[in-house]
Amino acid sequence: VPSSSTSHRGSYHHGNLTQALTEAGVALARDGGPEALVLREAARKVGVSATAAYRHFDGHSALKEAVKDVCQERLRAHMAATIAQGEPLPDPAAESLRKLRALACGYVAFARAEQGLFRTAFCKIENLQEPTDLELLESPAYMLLAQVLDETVATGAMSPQRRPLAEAVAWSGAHGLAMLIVDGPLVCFPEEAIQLAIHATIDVLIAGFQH
Amino acid sequence: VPSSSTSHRGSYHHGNLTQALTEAGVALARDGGPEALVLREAARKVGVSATAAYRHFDGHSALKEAVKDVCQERLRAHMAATIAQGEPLPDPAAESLRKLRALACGYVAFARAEQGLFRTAFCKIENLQEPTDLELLESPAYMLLAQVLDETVATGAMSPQRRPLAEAVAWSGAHGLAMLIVDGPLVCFPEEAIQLAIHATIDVLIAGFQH
DNA sequence: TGTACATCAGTGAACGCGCGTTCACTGATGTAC
DNA sequence: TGTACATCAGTGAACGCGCGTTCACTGATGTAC
Repeated sequence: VPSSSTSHRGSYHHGNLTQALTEAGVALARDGGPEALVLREAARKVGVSATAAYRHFDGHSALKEAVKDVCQERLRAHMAATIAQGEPLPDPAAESLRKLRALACGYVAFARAEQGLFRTAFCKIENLQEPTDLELLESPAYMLLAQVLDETVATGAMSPQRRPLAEAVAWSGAHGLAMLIVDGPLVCFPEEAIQLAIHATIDVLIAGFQH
Repeated sequence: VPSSSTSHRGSYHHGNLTQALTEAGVALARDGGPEALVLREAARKVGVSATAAYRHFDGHSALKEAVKDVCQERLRAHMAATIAQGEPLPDPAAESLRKLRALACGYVAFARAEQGLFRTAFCKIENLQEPTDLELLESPAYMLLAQVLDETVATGAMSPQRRPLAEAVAWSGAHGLAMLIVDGPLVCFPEEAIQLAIHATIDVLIAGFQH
């Protein structure tokens, strides 16, 4: 019966059940994806009755939403880390392309390393009203991408005429690649072919952005 | 209690229950995706006991597999139709690019029009051994794509150095686009932005293939 | 051509499972006086 | 500083649901002689 909470250990009141349940849910999603995110199981993991979860979440959907948020943030963090861990290049144009490349690699690498979390980050949540507007595009991951794309234009590494909707273009390439490798027909590719496919895709995208 | 079978109507023996159940399963997948593909419900639709399905399928997974195959074929057919319905161009290079473009458009259009079937075409099937080898790449859809890509190289519309793994590159772009639009963060985009995103993605891919 | 019988293709009841959720409840906490 | 009491945060039993699957069965079909 693990608990990462620092207070109220073993007492009747848990202390921070909201976070504990979310973390347990993330653990479930990690191996097993969104289908494995089961409210009762999360409660079991925390060592609490299933009913207790209803004090903190408005049912299963709400828990799923919280877990999904964590997964999205993890993805964003992994992309940012991939950018940060590379060696910056002196030439600004080359540097902006290095970042873009790192972004895509980080995206795909996260999907491969944490396929459960990745799939959860994009899972459907029932009974959720669509945000109708483009507010979703203010998500951190999207803004990170937009910022790097702006940089490629500013440094001349990307043709300005390609800039509109370039977020969707780049995202599509990385997302499709990740899905096909993780979940789709490319799963049976040998590792080296997968590596080649990843870099071929990124190369074509960048070449396309430049013309 | 509909049945598209032409023989044995109303009799104790159905005549072609295998196909009838598959069709019912496709109908379920069509609205509702793979999660909605329920063996008992398919049997109900056909007007037969759930047990009867076990005479024709080795359990739920086998039915799912059959339905998935149909979905993949529908997708391929839609892509082929999209190629065929366009006006052929006199210039061979332009014509090969037109086909490639049509292929991508058809892919995304199918995903949007038949999101349930599309998702089912790529769904996971449990208890299924991986085909280990690249046999899956002999699927009709893949061969159609490969053939068009060969044509773009032969006509000079695509740089030969881009040819290796170009299937994966093109497929990734189209697949990611489809997923993001149908299931992902782009669902809330207005229609016109979606159209722009589709064409921007295809344009970038083709521009990338040429350099 | 007729009949016995193996085989095929269905039936319907039942099982166990695990889920999300609700209910009436009780133990712990903290605040007013 | 002590105590009454409202409120908060848990419990555990139960519900209904629909699923995939199994069982013993029966009605229909077709083939051998």
